[in-house]
Amino acid sequence: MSHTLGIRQAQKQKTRQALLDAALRLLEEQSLSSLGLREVTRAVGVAPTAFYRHFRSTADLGVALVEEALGSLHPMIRTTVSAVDDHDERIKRAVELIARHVDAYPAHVRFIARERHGGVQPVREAIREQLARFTEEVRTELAKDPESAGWSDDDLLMLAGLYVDQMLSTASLFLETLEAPEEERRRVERLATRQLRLIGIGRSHWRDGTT
Amino acid sequence: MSHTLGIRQAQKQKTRQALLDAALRLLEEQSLSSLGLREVTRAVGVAPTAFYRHFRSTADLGVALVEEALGSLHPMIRTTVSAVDDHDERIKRAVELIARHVDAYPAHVRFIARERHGGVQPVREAIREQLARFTEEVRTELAKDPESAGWSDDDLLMLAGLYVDQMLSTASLFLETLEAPEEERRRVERLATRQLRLIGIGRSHWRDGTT
DNA sequence: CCATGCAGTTAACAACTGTTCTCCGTAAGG
DNA sequence: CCTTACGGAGAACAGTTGTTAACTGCATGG
Repeated sequence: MSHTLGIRQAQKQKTRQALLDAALRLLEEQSLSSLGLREVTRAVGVAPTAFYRHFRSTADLGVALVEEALGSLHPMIRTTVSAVDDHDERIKRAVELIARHVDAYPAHVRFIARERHGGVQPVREAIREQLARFTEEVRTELAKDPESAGWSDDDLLMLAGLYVDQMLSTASLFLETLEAPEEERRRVERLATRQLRLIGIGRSHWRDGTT
Repeated sequence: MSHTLGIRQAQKQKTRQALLDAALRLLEEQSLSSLGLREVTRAVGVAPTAFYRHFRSTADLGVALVEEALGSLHPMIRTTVSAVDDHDERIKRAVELIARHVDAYPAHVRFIARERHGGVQPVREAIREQLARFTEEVRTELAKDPESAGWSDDDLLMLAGLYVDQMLSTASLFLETLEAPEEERRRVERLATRQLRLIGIGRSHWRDGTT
């Protein structure tokens, strides 16, 4: 349907992306609520007023960044949580996947971790929404597992929330090891693996007390 | 040893505390990295230059706020994690304790959640340090429990980290229910309780596979 | 009682911010 | 081909920021 999209709109999206990229880089050392619009345009090499052609405010830009950081991540979740059925293998792959994602998009991960509880309400909301989607998707995937027999929807959501929180916590830890020795990374990898394993054990004995 | 501390230093600590209080209030709607020194002094009703008599910068003030928010919390941790030996009772008390703390000091909790991954490095460091202390204290307390027989120090630290993360996550959820209907608070209470219970179950079966 | 030290004030600085209005060049669409 | 629409530039605005300097009043310690 979309035919090559004229040179006009192409250039527009190009500068829009440049603004997003520059903002993301600047946000590695500050929070969104202190990011100035002039600061961003200066980094791109464009007039301050050009900013308004793309975003109403820096908060608006932040919401767009949330979409960029988390929007394309949903397919990966599904395939990972329900990959193989050997427990330890699944955990190992999940941890490796997180590690690789942090390696590939450190600025995005940092942005999400920072602004999840940050000072800009619309951005917090956008992140909360995306994470709620993740949690819902994880629950759906967990429900398919035969191990979830006898689980209430509520309990599955509880477990899914635990997994999503753990995912974020692990990503944040990997972020701190980016400029640290390889040994530190290994340590975090082992820590995250064992925490996931413990949660998995709790999961498999959850219904033990019930008839 | 400290004899009533002269009227001079008393007044100084009074304005210092006023600066901290004003900053904490302003930080409910923004991040530390966007908090201006003039903004704080204006809120207190004092000249901008007076700020320098107490803090070198707003980052410095932030570190002081971390101390205020977390410094006095350590004794509470110890007594809670090792209170009664009925599992469900212990969990119930822990969740209630968190809820009450969020009720009593919402701004402090918000500040910690926000700046833990925030844009000001010295503050992140200070929070990380305090949380590491918490984790260490929880581990020490867990080690006393007979249920920890056969656990390595490393595994105990892993479990303690899980508990501390869960504590923060729960506090953050309670924060969002502050202006929400009572029903929401109940929901979070139940969620946190079941998540802690699942972790507890995982804990009690952790050593099952080992000889 | 008097000299010192220090919390807080006042004034001024250059630099920066978000936003508005006016303008320009040019791709797009008839 | 010619008009329109639009991405971007430029200049100017009032207001804000952090930081410096020189000051004032008063509690403090000898």
